[in-house]
Amino acid sequence: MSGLTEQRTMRIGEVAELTGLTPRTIRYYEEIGLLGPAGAESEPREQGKHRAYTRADVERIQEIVRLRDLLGLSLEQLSQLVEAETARAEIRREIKVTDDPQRMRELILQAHAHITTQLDLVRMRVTELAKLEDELAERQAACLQRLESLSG
Amino acid sequence: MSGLTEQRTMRIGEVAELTGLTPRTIRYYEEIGLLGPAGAESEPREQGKHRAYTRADVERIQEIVRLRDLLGLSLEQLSQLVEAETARAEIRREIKVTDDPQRMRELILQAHAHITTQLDLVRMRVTELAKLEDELAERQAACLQRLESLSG
DNA sequence: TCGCATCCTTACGTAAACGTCAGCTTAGCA
DNA sequence: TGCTAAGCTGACGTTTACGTAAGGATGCGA
Repeated sequence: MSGLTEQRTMRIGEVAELTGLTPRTIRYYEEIGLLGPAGAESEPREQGKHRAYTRADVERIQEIVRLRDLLGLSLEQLSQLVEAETARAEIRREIKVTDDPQRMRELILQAHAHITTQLDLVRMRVTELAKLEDELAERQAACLQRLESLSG
Repeated sequence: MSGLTEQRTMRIGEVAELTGLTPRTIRYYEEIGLLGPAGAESEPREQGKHRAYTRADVERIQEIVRLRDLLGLSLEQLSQLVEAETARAEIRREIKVTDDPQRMRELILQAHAHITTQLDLVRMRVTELAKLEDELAERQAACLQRLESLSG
């Protein structure tokens, strides 16, 4: 093989430690299609053989976990949301093989749309949380106010 | 009774509509102690009788739902978190009866602590989400960048 | 006081998101 | 080439957060 992109691959246990998930959870996410057949790169793993993950795979998983924890979505909703990542991975792969600028345009536009969707969702959350933060801060201030008027 | 604070009380169905929950969910939240014996005010409802809620109860429920939706906590974690609200309700009740300033101080300090806990949690979330937002925005910009360099 | 919509309790059902166990296979190393 | 830790594939178990259905009680208007 061309030794340039020689990726060290990890097995599921190591990935579990790096991501804070359990092996079972990782397999489950793959099972429901949230993660795509482990090692989206290379040939599609033969039955019974160990899963092999690259650093890129790990980062992808970490991204997904992050979205899972920060937005309160079901794994199914999350699946839809992370089509974006899938699309972006797709792009990175195709970018290396295609040189059709029209096709490139298409792929990039898709990725852009998906990212926009995610961004909208995140921004909504931030807005709502910020509002909540304000209200809580207000109440907190009110508490102090009352304390002063007591000891005053 | 003194007619001044004559509260109109609602039954569970109406509360459900107002909060977007189902009656079952409201009963469930009470069952696990997230909501306290419906109608925390007045006498503790006799077995089999209808639950009665005040506007204050409804607001409290709405607050809890909001926290549930915005932070991604389990109902048990949420229970712990909303001790604050419980404490504050407790305060409002006691404030009307006690005139011991020392006791007042105590109650207010408790409420303040609980609110602080909530606030910390919310702020952490906001921070993380804001970071995510930045990264997504960056990626989005990168997409546009590539588009330009294609058509350029 | 009667009627009936709404509520009550009890209990079993369920979907999502994994945990756990069994029996077997793979793969890195001595 | 043999050993063993780690992984694999079912398959069933579990917890959380409610849904649903049964059978009876409540309570408000006519």
